[in-house]
Amino acid sequence: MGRAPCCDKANVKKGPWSPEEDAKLKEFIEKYGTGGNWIALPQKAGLKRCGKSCRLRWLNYLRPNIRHGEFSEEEDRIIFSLYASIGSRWSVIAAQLPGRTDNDIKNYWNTKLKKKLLTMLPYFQEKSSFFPPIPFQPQPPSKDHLTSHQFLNNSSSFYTFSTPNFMNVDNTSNSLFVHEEHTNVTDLQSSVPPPPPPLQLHANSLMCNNNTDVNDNCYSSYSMCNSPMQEYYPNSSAMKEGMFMFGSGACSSSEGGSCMGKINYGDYYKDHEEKQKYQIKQEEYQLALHDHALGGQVQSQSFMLKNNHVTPLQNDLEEVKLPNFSNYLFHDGDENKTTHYQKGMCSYDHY
DNA sequence: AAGGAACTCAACCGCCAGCCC
DNA sequence: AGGGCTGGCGGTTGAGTTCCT
Repeated sequence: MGRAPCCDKANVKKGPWSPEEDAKLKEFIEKYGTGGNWIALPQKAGLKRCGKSCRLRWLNYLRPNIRHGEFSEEEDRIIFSLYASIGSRWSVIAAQLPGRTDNDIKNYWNTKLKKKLLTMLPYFQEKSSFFPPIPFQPQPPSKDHLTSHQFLNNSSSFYTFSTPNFMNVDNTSNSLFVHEEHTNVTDLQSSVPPPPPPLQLHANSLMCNNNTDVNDNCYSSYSMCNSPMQEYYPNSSAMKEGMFMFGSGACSSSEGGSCMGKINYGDYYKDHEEKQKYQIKQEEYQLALHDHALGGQVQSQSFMLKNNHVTPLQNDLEEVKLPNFSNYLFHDGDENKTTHYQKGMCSYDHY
């Protein structure tokens, strides 16, 4: 026995709405509201339509303040970012774009943005041959002190909804994911042993846009493969997936913002003998990355790659800012111009 | 100019969660 | 507790439009 149909299929009209039907529906809802019952509405409004069809027509087309037409660059960026963060939850994405409907965004993604994303892939695939992994693995601190769970529990900024992976949708301080209530490094130092070692970054996954808008924003991201971090965060999907990404950083290169980032462990190691070594290594690493990755300017929006695929990761994650990543140096490739402190993020499995 | 391919987007379908009885 | 109903959602379809040869 199948489910009961929501309406009498034989007696309802299907297909495009006529202007008369639109007018009837609009007038009725403006006069009486939906009455909290879409199924009963068409009969009351004198429409031979399924209630669901009425609801869809109203929400996607007739209700006030709907915006159709071209999406702006900013909207593109938000959609990209949110898609990377939460996948195809169009209603959630639509909630961040006033006047846009989930259906519009879904269509826009499927017809335009997805292609835009795919056209970017060859660029990075091509670049990957120029960006061999740069080994940088100082001796990790003893992991006896630290389990991933303990460590993560010391982190204060948990995000409320699950995300398949994460990405900053940053627009400077208005970033959706940037919370200021962050555990400060000093507090953590008293309770958390030294952080894991710096990452072995794969420069081929370094991505940055050349967005030089008013806010001079850039996105950056890193992929992390075979990282010693896996030993420290065995439950992290980011680790399992070989992916680790950071939020945005600001770029100030007037030439278009080639940029890159690095993790700053300096504060973390200030009471450790390792500190100086780390700082030196960081500088070496920074320069090495710069040489490899920033010979040319990367001209694209940022997005996520996973094994050269752009589909979102399929798992339930929460987001957390790992305190040792709460600051990292962000560099735009121009040694004399810019060094920014930004926040980083990591995702992990939450059990 | 014509016909086919590709694209767009409104609308439909079916699943699912939450509410109510 | 559980079954039915409804709204909400994401995936898919297909008619209309535009592009290409």
